[in-house]
Amino acid sequence: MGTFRIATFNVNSLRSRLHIVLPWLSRYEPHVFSMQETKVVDEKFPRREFEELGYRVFFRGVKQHSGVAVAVREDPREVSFGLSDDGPPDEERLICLKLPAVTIINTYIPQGRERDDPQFTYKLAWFRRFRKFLERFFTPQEPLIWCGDLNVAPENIDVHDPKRLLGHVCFTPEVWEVFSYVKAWGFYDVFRKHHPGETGQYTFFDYRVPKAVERKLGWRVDHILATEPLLKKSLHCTIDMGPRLAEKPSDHTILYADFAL
DNA sequence: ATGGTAGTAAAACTA
Repeated sequence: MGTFRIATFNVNSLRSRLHIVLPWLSRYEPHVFSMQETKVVDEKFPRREFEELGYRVFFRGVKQHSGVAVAVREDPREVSFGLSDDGPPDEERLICLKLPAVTIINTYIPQGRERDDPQFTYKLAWFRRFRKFLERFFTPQEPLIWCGDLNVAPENIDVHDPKRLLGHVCFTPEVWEVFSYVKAWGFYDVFRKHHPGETGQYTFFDYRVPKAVERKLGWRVDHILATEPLLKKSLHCTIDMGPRLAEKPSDHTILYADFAL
């Protein structure tokens, strides 16, 4: 099918970010566009705007927070939401699209608040539940992409100040451990394949930090991971800073990758 | 050591 482009973007309210999302789709023409923190209930989702650009769009949202969506240029064979186990379904945190050539899993992983907060325990459990989800429904030999805001910066080079940030809920050994446990099922970091050891590459810059972008005070917490058969076919993986520098920016950037499929 | 900003939505809560 040629080049297959997939992008992921934590929009921090989709309706407030359409001025970034829609022109980006027109310019970059990704096959798949994954969104997190849409912050919109399904009845108010801006479906028409995506359809006018030639995308079908699938989404699940709740009031105020979270919410995931995927826009795609072809009809999926199947769409599902949530972790499908005995725990809270969290349909507004996981959307899975089976396309003819590849399956896309887009997640907004719980942030965790503080390490002594029950939400942090929930976050760690979420990763373990996600590995069970993988074991139950997929194999590492099939073409699978896991992308989204994973709320983990995996290595020292993925944050601007590893000493000071050590112990943050997105940068602490307990989270590295469960993230490694999920990756060990069969996922590889597509960005790191193309940028080994490269520093200063971030996808998130906190609004609350003054001049965070120009001072390079970022985190790499948004990811595109792929199973081995797809990793081999990846052509590049790139962070587009545009969305973080735009008028009314999101606090996240857009991460995108191309695959030769 | 705290607070800084932005979003939703109408006072806090989330990140």
